[in-house]
Amino acid sequence: MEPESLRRVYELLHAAYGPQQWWPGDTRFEIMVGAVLTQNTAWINVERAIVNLEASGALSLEGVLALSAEALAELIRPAGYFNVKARRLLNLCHFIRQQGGEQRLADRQTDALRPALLEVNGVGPETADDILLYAFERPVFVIDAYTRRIFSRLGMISGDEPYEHLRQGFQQGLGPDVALYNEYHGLIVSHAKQACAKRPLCDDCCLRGECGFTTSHRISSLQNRGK
DNA sequence: TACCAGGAGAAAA
DNA sequence: TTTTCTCATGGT
Repeated sequence: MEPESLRRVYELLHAAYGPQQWWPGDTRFEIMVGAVLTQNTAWINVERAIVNLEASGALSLEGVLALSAEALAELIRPAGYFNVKARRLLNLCHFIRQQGGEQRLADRQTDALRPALLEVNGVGPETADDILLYAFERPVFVIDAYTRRIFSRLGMISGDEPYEHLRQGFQQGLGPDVALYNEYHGLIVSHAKQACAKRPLCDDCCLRGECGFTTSHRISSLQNRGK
């Protein structure tokens, strides 16, 4: 990944959408919960699930661990895949407790923490990196479906590269910078959603350019908005 | 009614 | 080793 291109795209997105101040989550624990619940799911539905957890007093490590998988599944139902996600969330909470709590995790180096998170059943690369970047403020770039689609349409990647290949590419191109990664990912999500308000990322109109999402057209549009 | 969304893991080929 | 299938609600 060319550092100049990565910076250029960032500057255009930032000019168009402004500062993101992104990840919706008030506590480190809430961010970790959100990272699991948002798997293949729109954030609006994750918020409903988090509201349910909070309303029932379960939005804490011990609160979740006090619930059965069935009870937890019922609370997180709006986020979809609730049976699967209930097990994954419990796995993550058991892991946090086994490791001695959030602070003990925070004390660990990223090189040790990332593989440990990936050992948890239900925590894959994207979920682990969401947690590392947003909950533990580590310089780890998150590669999600939006990132693949936007940068492949920009012609900067093919889109089917392995996760690690892309993560390393972005990180080497941008240099280690937590605030930049945080903001960049937020901008990518904003752009993906706002570029086509009717149906985010729909191939039909986006590929035809009807929503202004396609590459050169979109970039020039961003440039104009940024002026 | 049909389609899709900010993944991950297990099963099948 | 790679590909396919499964999990599920809610909005358009």
